[in-house]
Amino acid sequence: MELKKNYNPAEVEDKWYAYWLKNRCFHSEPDSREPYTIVIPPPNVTGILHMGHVLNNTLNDVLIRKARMDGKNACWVPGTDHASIATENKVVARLAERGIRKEDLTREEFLKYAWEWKEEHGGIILQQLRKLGASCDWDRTKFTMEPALSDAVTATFVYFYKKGLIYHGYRMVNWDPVAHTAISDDEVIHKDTQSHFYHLRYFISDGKGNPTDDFLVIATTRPETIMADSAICVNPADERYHHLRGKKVLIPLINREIPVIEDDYVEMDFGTGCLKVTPAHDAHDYEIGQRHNLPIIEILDDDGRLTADARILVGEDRFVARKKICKMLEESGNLVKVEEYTSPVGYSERTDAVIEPKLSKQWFLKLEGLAAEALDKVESGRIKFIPDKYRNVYHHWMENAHDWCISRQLWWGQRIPAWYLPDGSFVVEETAEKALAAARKINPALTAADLRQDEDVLDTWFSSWLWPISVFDAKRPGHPEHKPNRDLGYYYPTSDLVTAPDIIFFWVARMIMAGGEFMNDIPFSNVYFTGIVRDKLGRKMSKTLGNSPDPLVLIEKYGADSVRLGMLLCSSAGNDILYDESQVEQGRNFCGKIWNSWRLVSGWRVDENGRQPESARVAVKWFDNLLSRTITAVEDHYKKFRINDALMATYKLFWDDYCSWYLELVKPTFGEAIDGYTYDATVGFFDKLLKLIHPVMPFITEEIWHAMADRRPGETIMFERTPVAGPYDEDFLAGFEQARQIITGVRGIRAQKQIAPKDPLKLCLEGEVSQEFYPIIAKSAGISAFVDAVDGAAVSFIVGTVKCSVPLEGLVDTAQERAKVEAELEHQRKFLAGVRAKLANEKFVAHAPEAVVAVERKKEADALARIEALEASLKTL
RNA sequence: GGGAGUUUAGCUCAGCUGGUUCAGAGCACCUGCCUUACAAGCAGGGGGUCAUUGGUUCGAGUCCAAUAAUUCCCACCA
Repeated sequence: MELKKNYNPAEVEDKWYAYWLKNRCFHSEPDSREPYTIVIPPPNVTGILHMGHVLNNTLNDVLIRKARMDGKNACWVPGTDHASIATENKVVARLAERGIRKEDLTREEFLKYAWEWKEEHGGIILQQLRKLGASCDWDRTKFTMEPALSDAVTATFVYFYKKGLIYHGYRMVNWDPVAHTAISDDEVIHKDTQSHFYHLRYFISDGKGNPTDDFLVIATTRPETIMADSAICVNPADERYHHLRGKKVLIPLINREIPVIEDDYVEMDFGTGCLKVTPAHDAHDYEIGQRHNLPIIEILDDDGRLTADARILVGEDRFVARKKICKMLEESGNLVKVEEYTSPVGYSERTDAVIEPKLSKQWFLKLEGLAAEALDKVESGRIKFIPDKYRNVYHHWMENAHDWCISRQLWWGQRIPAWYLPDGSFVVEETAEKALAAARKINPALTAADLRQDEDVLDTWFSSWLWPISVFDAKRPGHPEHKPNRDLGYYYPTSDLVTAPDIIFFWVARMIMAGGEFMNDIPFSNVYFTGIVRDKLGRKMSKTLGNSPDPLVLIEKYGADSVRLGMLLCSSAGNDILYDESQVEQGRNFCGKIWNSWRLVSGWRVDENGRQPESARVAVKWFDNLLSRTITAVEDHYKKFRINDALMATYKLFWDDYCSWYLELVKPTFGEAIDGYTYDATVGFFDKLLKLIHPVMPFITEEIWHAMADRRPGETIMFERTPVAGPYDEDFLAGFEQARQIITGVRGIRAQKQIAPKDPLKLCLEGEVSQEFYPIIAKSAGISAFVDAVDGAAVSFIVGTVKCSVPLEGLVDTAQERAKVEAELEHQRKFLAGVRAKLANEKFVAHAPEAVVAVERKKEADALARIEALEASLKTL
């Protein structure tokens, strides 16, 4: 089939994707083959494709296509994540555009809007993945909030609650007094803010609530919270305050008595060494309060105004109160001094209001046991991290894992399955019916109307951590006694996970925990961490900077194959990727190269009975060997997840070796036909090369593979087998390499217009190149004279068909040659001494693995042989 | 402040147990070519004290220590 002059990816890509879908090429069912499974890191349901997705999904697709061609039953499960915070924010923003406020809606009304939005925009990203060529099994598409998966989440909550691992407790949240909502840590921006450091005098109590003359001084930036103080804390090692042990002090202005306590948290040389403890309004103070059983006194309301519990300045805004209380403290003589002070203060990303730490009731999952087990899975090597350095990060975090706060003050998500009884107690059950039944055991008079379900929803990660299980069998999580269905039994554990390192704790660690708890097995064997995609200047891709290209525009412009190649070219595992459009251009250029090389080969006239030229025979032999060697290397690279090394090896094999050398060597002279044997070999090589390239560039390889021969309907290169490496001859390949250098050398001499007739001969002599390669040197360099034999002082060579002989002298510069040999000899002797020293080391021989010692012995023998040869050649010079 | 990395050619990175894969790759650059597959190409070429300083060793990009620069994670200090 004749190819068009130019490759047009747009025409080809849609055609083949539709073809693959039509023939259900991506679909997988359990069978007798070995499974290779990947679950997609589910993108946000309302997300749109960005460069990070392109990188991640290209890598996933390369792995899955490679596995498919290796004959495995490859299954890539796609899906989306409900992403509660992000999606809810988007829905809220969209409603705001229409003039609707979330506060004015009921939960049901809001969720109706949210689902509408999801139906409209959810799945856009999955459509975009198709453009990229992702070979996902679309029949298996899942959504983390679809009924079955939501039930799994609820069941999991109930399971852990009944196991005693989930508890209801307090936690400091970041309260935004303007937006009237708690916001996540990520939404808090710390800014260095100019403020004051107030030194306040607290008098020691005489024990009856009256001040003595003695006092201590504390330093604070928030004097308006002194009314919420529960204690004064000093470091136990601080001798300055030992005399205050067991004493009480009086809060200025309100004269409430509070104890002096000791805790290591306090740093002696910061401030005065005395810390006022305000458990209700500072996260650290809360922890100290917990340790020392201090009362929690809240004096700020949801607007950030002082409450009646403050006893003074009631109703004042916290910042107004700060100014006023300073004046009052000054008047009462409690204000010692005020210093200028700059400290980081948290601001809300949304409203820019200063964040108020606020206590609120939340649900927690105890991680201690789960984390220890999950840590062991990685430490023991059952799960491998690529690159390995992330094991350290993982280790450090898992050792210090805090309990996981799993409740979120949102509506979009799985609602917490806890029902409160009128008396304030609660029951945890999978459904309202079961909850009522459980509640009636406590109080038989209760009706459904008496129960009130918890308003909060669960953290998105509380559903994501079940993903590798629930996509196959949603009944299993929460019910470890449930017998796995056929899919789960066959596909779990999955093979590899490709994801970004920033969610190693949020997601990767937790999937390992869930896997251990519900499957008693690892969720995947290997985790490949990609880097973060940055722009050319090393900046993170972001919407606000506008430095993130739209992948779809890139695909439109260059084709998906080019975008995929461009992305992979610069991505070694774990390193950040500095994206530049020139890499995609390189991908496009490679497409052009593949295309044109097939145009060349397919255009040849074949003479089945033609005689194969010697140069072609050698070229075929060479490329056959080289192909085997490269396939071996590529397989090794894939095994080690060195995807871009595998890619680069293939890229160079095709461009540098196949196109620039092989095709030039076998190319028939203009107007002549190619012999059948060489032609078949050439097409055979092309076929294998296409299969090697296919996992990276699926579309162009499919197109050309179909152009190469008449294929049966539904046939695809996707299901062809990865070419297998045969044995190869290193010496032969090395010989060819020498010949190649000679040719390059000759070309170099010509390029510099220093045409010296004897140079090629000299190069042949020096390179000790085998006669086998003379034909290719002749073809490539256009030299028709070759060394035939070296005999003492003369060299005989062949020019055309005539043999002649010239004296060696003049061809070789003896003195220079001698110096070279001597230098080499010295190097070899030194090397030999080193190797022998190593071998003489008893410890080395005793402890090193046998293979390593063998390598050293071989080095010794080789060096000896070389020295001998060099000494011999020195004599002849 | 605590922890973990990184530093090799103009750029992005390889370099596995210290030596015979020992200074590499791709891109960029320079020179010459519109040669009948491809100028998105072909042919040739230049370029690095392997961050600095010490140490271990017969031998150090490779191992150790310190310094400097830089990135990420955690905490952000009353």
